Amino acid sequence: MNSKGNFVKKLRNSGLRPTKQRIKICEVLFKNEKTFHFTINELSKIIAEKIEEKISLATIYNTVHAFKKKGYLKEISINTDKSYFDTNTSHHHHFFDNLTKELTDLSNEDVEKIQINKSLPGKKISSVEILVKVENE
Amino acid sequence: MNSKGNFVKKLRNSGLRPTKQRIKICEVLFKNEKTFHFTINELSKIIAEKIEEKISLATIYNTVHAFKKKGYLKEISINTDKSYFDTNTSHHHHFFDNLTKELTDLSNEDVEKIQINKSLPGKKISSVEILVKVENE
DNA sequence: TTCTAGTTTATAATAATTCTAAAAAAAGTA
DNA sequence: TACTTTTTTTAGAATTATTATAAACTAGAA
Repeated sequence: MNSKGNFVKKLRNSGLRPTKQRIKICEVLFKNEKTFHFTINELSKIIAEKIEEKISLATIYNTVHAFKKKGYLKEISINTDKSYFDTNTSHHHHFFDNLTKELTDLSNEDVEKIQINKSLPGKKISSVEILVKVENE
Repeated sequence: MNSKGNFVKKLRNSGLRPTKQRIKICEVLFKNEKTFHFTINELSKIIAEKIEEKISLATIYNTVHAFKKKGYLKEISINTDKSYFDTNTSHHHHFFDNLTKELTDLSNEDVEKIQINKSLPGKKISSVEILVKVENE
């Protein structure tokens, strides 16, 4: 279980000043061990509900991007209308239900090794990401 | 080689009135057999250059979305900042170079069969899309 | 030719995100 | 502690991409 003190350390270690706002956002994002997906809009609603003092939208944007840069969050592009962030930063894949817009993790272990028989001249692969679109049976 | 007449037929067959604007956009998108990727912004620039009479931006949006709905175009979500469309509507995958923002097709045949050992209750897979991110060697 | 539904257009509206500049807070220093 | 510097936060403005609106136009049918 992550506590305030650990977040302060985490922030300081990555060169981010542990401000009140950043610590609060850490608590919302990283307190429970379960990872989850969110949009900026959803996050700002959660923060508005959970926290006594409001955090400005600009700060939420700044912080999410700072956390992404530091590798504490991953951005996922599923469809154009919504941009999701993921607190699970390990390499993994996703299921996406276009109807419900629901996003579910698909762990690396649940996918057989992917063999790609083509390469681009002068380029090497940095990651292989799978998006499995699902619909109702 | 696709000609104007074919586009008129194509449009009519799918219940879209073959208007001057739609035919012009067809010509830009489907005239040459090579498929390609574009953003709305790029498309509107191409149209502005190639065509004597201007087509309003709203019409370009409408038309691209109509074509997508009819299956003549596919939308690809690679990253948040740009939304790409693809004139290659067959099932295939992509390479993406985050540095140059270059998008390259990866055909289905160049990927070994993907085995996913997890399923979501009540859902079935409708598609499996791979995004291979590349960087300079 | 006339009529009608579908389409295009300019413009306004909306939404998401970034920018800006001033105020506030954190860290460093004496 | 008090002072200084640097970073961060903030509200609101600016920007950008996209969608909505309503009037003018057009393709196709009668």
